[in-house]
Amino acid sequence: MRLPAPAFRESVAPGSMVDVRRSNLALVLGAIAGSDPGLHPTRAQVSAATGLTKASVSSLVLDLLEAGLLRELGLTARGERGRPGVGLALNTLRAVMGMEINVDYIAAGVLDLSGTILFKEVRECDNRGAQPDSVLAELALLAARARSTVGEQGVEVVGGGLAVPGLTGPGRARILAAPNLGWTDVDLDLGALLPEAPLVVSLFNEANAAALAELRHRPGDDADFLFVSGEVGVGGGLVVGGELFTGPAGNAGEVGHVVVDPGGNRCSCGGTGCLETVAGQDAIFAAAGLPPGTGRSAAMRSLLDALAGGNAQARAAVERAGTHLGIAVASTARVMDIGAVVLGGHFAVLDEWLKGPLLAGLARYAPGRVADGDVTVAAAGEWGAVLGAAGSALRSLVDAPYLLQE
Amino acid sequence: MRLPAPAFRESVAPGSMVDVRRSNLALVLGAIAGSDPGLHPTRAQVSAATGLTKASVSSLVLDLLEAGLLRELGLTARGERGRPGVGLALNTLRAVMGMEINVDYIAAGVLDLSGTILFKEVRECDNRGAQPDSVLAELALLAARARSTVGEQGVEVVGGGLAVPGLTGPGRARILAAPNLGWTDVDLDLGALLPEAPLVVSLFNEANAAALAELRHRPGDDADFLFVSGEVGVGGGLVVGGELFTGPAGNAGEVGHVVVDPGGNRCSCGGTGCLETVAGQDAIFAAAGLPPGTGRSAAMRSLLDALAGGNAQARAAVERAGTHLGIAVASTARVMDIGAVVLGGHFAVLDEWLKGPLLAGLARYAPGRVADGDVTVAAAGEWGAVLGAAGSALRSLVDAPYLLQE
DNA sequence: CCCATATAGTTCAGGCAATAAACTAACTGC
DNA sequence: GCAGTTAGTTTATTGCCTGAACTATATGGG
Repeated sequence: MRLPAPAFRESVAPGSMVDVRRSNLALVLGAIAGSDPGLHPTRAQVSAATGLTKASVSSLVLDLLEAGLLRELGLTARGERGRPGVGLALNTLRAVMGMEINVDYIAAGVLDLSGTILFKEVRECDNRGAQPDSVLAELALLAARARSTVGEQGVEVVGGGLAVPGLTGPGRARILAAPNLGWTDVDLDLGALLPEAPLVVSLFNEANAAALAELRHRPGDDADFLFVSGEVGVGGGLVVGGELFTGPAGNAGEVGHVVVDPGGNRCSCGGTGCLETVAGQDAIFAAAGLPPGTGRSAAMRSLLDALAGGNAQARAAVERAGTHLGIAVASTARVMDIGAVVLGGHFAVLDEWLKGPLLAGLARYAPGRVADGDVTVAAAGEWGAVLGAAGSALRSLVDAPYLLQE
Repeated sequence: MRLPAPAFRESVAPGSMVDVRRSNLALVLGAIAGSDPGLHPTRAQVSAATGLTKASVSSLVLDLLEAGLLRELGLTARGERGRPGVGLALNTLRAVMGMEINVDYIAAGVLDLSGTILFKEVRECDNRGAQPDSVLAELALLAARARSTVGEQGVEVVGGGLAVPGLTGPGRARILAAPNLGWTDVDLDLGALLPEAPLVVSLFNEANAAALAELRHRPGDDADFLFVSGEVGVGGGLVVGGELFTGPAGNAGEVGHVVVDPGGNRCSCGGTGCLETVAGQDAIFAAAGLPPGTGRSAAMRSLLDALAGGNAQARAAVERAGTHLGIAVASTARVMDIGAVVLGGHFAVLDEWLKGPLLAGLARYAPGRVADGDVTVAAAGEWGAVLGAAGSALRSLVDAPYLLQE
């Protein structure tokens, strides 16, 4: 059984026994959440996995059952010697919602506490330059529909997360800048998305959320990787020790603005020669001699067709993007001491043509640091941001189950 | 009174009341360590600052006194109404030692728990290609001398840290690679440096240690900055939220190997166009048309003379280094979301000529991110690594005072 | 000089959380 | 049906923090 995330919370406040209780509630819940799917651990197994005594586990499990976070299954291990234990599982009648606002769509998805997807819906719409309030209202409608749909099966949504393509913070309810939406300094009323949900809705950068989704698909606890997502811009998310690294103000991971070509073009961020100016969607299309697409799937298809058809200009454009991606990853890998890369967005779609140049770039600029097998394609696909935002709410809940007590 | 660093330790082990005790011991000790120098807080003030009751503080302080971490001063606040309190201070008869092995010297320094420097000594010697064991033995002699010197005043050294110019880990007692020493995969017997000291000696990268020293000189608790140190190579240390960011394997912050010139020269690390190939000492001297120095002070003086004398080639070399340093810092700032830079090593010495090009580079490659006033020169100077290594031991002690109990 | 007032620090009963050990519960296998 | 085995609960104990009462030590006014 996998041991769960760190238990004791950092604090400058005096510690007392309620902290011990909270820490151990998280420890128990984490042990159950992290057990292999399908294997529903018993109190005795949780006791062995966590090091807590059976008595303590019993008491903690009781609290978690009362909080509605766990449920008891039937007796397990029939056929073995001795009294069979009672299997414990996360309560699948509790759920979290992931939401996303992007350039040309809004989306919502509901995951139950075990991580099963209960609901998924996208609404295509053009949000470029749209009023934040109206987009948020639209999303609230979508969220309400999602909630009532799962509600019919008795599932309660207790919290969620929202992913947006831009810089967030401070205070986790504000978009500082979302250039592709044309939004600047927008305060969001996140509470309106899930009215009366017991937990707050938190805000994420889209690439950070997608990185979190990737984290759930990784084996092991101490994942370390750089997630790089190719979109109109180039986003990134850093996962260090199984945690999203957000930096002091919450906007770490902006790999798209690592300088890869000091003598290069001006970037939308005001800088020069950023990765985005070479490997962003518009840059690749321009270099490939293709018109920039409005709906991203259609445009991407034309690029893929060109590549498959042996179009030299298209191949050169992607190769150039790959090499420069290699430079950015090499620099980031050295600064962050990270040795694995996950490709998302169009980088995932272009994997076949991109990976060679990327590995060549890595070999040239940071030899011996990122092995071939350490460059992988995002598992979560297009739903990464939604699933990551939801998954993050899931994880906060597992790490702080006391929030749902009483 | 400043509140101290986070108290509750992260843990995957069951929490119990001893964790509460340890956390609160650290809270109390941290409050006293973090109080303004000269102001020795009383139990009542500690109680107010931490939120612990007077009863708890009394009990915790008693433990800390018995562990030899605190001492009581005379009565304070005479002249005020009411019973005067007893001032508490860190026990200045306990101390930690910072040590450094570098290319052309070894050094040791002793700090008492209040941070006062009690002893400082450098021994010049050429460690290039020397046997690690013999260098360590030499350092152990220096450490022993330091210990007996402060010992004569009744000061006991309880722990320490060692800084080395190379990559460390895993396990914090191993040098993976120290190119300028010619060392690879060296296991260090750190215990031999401070025999019978109750706390272990920890190992740091030199630039990381210097970054920690810088942290002590910063006002406020939540410092975030990138420390960049120019030596033969270019080292770096990342401080995020008042903590050294070490990355998954302990070697984050290697700003020297950020790619700043994709078409540039081969680096000693095997990469291409790393910052080090432009802004390392050898690179600057070569570009300036000066012979690479053996003793660094002498060589640096000739460069400074050339700069002051208006030598155009020397100025161009430093300007080039500054601009490219700007590129590396711009990339790092975006990835790590950091907005302040501290210059150390020869970057500090060359500040006058370097800062202009550096700021210009930052303005070009990451506009609006690092303000002019956010680029500062290291306060700790040449002793940064030693002071940082010692300071880190100090901090571990304040964060985990229970280690010295019994 | 004495006493009111104010603040510092200690003592003590109470509550809570984890532990260990004893106990009850439920199943297998002979 | 009973021994053996494992699951989970009950109970006594320990340790730590809290709040309130208490002691200690100062100032200052009459």
